[in-house]
Amino acid sequence: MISLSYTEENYLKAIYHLSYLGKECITTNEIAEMLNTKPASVSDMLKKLSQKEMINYVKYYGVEITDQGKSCALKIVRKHRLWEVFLVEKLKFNWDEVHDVAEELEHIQSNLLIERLDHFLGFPKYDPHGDPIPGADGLLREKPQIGLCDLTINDIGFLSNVKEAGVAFLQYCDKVGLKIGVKIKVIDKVSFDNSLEIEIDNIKTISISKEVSKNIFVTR
Amino acid sequence: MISLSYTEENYLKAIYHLSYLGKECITTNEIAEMLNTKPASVSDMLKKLSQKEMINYVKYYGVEITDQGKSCALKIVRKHRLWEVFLVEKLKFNWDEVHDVAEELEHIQSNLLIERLDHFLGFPKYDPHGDPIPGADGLLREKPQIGLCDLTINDIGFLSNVKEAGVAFLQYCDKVGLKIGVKIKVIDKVSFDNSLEIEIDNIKTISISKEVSKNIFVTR
DNA sequence: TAAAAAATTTAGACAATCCTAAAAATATTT
DNA sequence: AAATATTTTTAGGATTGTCTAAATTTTTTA
Ligand SMILES: [Mn+2]
Ligand SMILES: [Mn+2]
Ligand SMILES: [Mn+2]
Ligand SMILES: [Mn+2]
Repeated sequence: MISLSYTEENYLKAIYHLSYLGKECITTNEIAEMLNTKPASVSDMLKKLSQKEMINYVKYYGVEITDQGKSCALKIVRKHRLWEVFLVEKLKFNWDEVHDVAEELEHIQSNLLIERLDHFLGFPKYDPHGDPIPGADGLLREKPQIGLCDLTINDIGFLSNVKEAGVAFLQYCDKVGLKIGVKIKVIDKVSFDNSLEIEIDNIKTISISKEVSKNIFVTR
Repeated sequence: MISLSYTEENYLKAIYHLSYLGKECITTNEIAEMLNTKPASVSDMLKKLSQKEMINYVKYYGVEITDQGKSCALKIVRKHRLWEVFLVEKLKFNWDEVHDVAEELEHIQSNLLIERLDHFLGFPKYDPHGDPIPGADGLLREKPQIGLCDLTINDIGFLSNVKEAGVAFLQYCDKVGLKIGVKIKVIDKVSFDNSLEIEIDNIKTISISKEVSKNIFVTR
């Protein structure tokens, strides 16, 4: 088993997440931006991850994650999301408070720990933001979902996932009542700015911007 | 608040533990041995910890922990021991499996995390090895206890603390029935090798070496 | 108390990770 | 297609923490 340093794990996870949406090729600048670091540092790291066969790296062109790399990244994502569940379910953290702590906890090295944690939490399938938790087998099972911004008038869905982990966004969601599981009905769509008028749980109607709606996913 | 790196925290904690038994002055070699590193590396680190006023360091003489250093060390010890309780109580780790994982978990930076964990665990006072957990106020409350090796024939005590965290020792204790809380009666003391014959929970009688008895403490 | 031994520090290197500035390659304009 | 802009890499240096080997200081021994 090839071992990765704390920093290598963070880079690999970033590359995995950038790869996730089916992009064939990830660029140096994208990685630098995601990790708040400089492109020069990224170039250094890409050589190392390439040598460890976590990525295929072609100078000046870009980066592609390997199967081995994806498998390592998924283990880290598994740990991250299980810890997030722990923090919310057991320690009563709010969903906007968990990300930074999980960013550290995901690097703790112990298979026993993570499997016992999984058991203790009752083998959860999704994290507090609705993201799927990779299994111990290394597989990610996604549920079919659709962007709130892609619904049309009178469509109904149940909030299943938020795609933005920022504190500001999550606190905004809390404030207006957008939580995992709520029922959302599209009342109106303003073509001028693509904002939506939505009804939440048959109770209240609010207006949300396209910025917001494109980060929210629902199941139908 | 002065911040310490992961490595600085480990050094400071080692110095704290070496200081604990009232030693006025800790030596470079002792620290190196405890941390499995070389004296030269220790000398380097002592300069840094001294500059951060965690220790008083006199070249060629030795090291003394400052009040500030002790306070920082106690915060790390608090985290270490709370995580050990979590691993044993919630994740069903055996007491010989927790140390290395807690050694990593103790460095996670989040006050909210550790205070919520404390609450979640029901504000435990002792870790799985019977060591006292420093309070959020930074104070360590010890209970009076006595070394099993200092009991005399017919004395009775309740096992309250094991002073050795090694896997081999803890598994040995498990095997012979030495657990926190058991009642121990000294049946005989062999003056030749200072081994003890003890009765556990009025049920079984075993013989233990001085090596073992000096690592076991009881309350009377 | 002088020599030998042990403990400790310093000197010099190395690995990991980061940075800035300069160079090189690629992409976009005109 | 040449000039310009952007992206990416390399060069060189800083920081943290490690090590070995050599120098220095302290302690022990004879
Ligand atoms: Mn991380
Ligand atoms: Mn999440
Ligand atoms: Mn540690
Ligand atoms: Mn312990």
